[in-house]
Amino acid sequence: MARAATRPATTPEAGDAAERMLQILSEASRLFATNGYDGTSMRDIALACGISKSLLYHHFTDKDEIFAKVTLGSTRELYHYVFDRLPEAGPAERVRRFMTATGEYFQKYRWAWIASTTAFWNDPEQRRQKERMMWRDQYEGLIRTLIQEAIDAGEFRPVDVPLTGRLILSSLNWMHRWYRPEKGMAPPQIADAYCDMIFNGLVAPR
Amino acid sequence: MARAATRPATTPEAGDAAERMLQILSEASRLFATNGYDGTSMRDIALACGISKSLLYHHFTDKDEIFAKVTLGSTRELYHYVFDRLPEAGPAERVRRFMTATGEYFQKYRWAWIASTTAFWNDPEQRRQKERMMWRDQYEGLIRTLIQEAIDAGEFRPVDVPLTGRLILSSLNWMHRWYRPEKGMAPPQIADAYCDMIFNGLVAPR
DNA sequence: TAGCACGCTGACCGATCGGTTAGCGTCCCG
DNA sequence: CGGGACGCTAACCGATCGGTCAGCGTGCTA
Repeated sequence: MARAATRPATTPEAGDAAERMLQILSEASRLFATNGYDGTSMRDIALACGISKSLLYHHFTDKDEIFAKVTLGSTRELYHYVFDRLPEAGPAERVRRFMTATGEYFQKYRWAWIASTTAFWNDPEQRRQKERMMWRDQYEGLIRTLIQEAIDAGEFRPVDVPLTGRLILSSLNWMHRWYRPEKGMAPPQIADAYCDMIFNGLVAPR
Repeated sequence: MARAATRPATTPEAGDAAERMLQILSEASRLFATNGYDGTSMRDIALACGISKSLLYHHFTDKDEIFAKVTLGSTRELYHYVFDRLPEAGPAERVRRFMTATGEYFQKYRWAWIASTTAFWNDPEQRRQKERMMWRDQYEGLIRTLIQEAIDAGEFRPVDVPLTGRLILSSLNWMHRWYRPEKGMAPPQIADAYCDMIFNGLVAPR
């Protein structure tokens, strides 16, 4: 009956409970990213944490809440991570930083990032996903704003803004399907290389 | 006991059985694409086809075989579809056709395409996925070859070939996450617009 | 017309799923 | 030192999963 949310913040054990929740979210995000939502059972999460299945229900109401916490958290934080790092510079340079910062976030919080980007977009339980979609739209709106500003400043050609934003996000969002951390370039460098190609094009100058 | 694979091709009923299999594969690919592998039960597939669950096992050994047939089929056919449509033209023009032809295939066989691209890449049952991965590699090898030829011909700048291939494939592979057939541009036109941006770049000429 | 092949079904199986419940042990505090 | 709060668990629940099996009905064939 005693829910974790009602625990008094003054007790010294509050820190333990908070760490437990972080551990659960960490292991869960890794499992969700590796095996998918349906492919990850509550037993799997409990086993990975070294605790009983019942304890999961003392910290979260159900499986859906764990998943929502993972995906909403990473989506919201991605937006803030990127937004906070945009430099005071020309629009095109800000677009580049948008991409490299996203690569950094991917590098740091890879499992949660994969779990949220592979989450089914037409989820039946959309009420829980609404807030996540809001931050996703914020994130996409940000890159569109940056592109529009680059066009207005004369740094970009007058391209199709939504489609250009999708091209940039596609390159970043698809990365988890082929990127392996043990070899090759690091995600921020990959994002930077993508940026070079998209900015300057493939066609050789005449 | 009588397996579909052993049915004599001479009987008139063979046509019915083959159509049944196609119907099953069609409905299954739609369900897999919509709800994922684990989110689609054999009961769901049977219900969508208007048949009993048992009948599925007369045409396929198990659920995995249905999924393998869907994903392997679409991956193999994507390669051939694109390869067969490459024009006798300059390398850059062939890259463009690679992209638009992929858009055409996506438009035609959307469900099977989504089912196979959202299939988990680190599937535990990799023996079944091996042949699919082979065609996937063929497909990716094809775009790399075209890019390399464009560089050798002086049409492209000396870019990083694998990374350029990944940029192009990312733009196409991510399309199913935001594309809605009832509105906006058609997939081949989207692919063509992507091609323009990637070829010429975003940066305005000085 | 007798028989058989085959498309097809309903009932059933053990396993595993998400989630519940009763209660144990321990540590803090009055 | 007594009591209650809390972290935590084992056992259990109904539902649903993938897969099996015995057998029905029909239509072709000998």
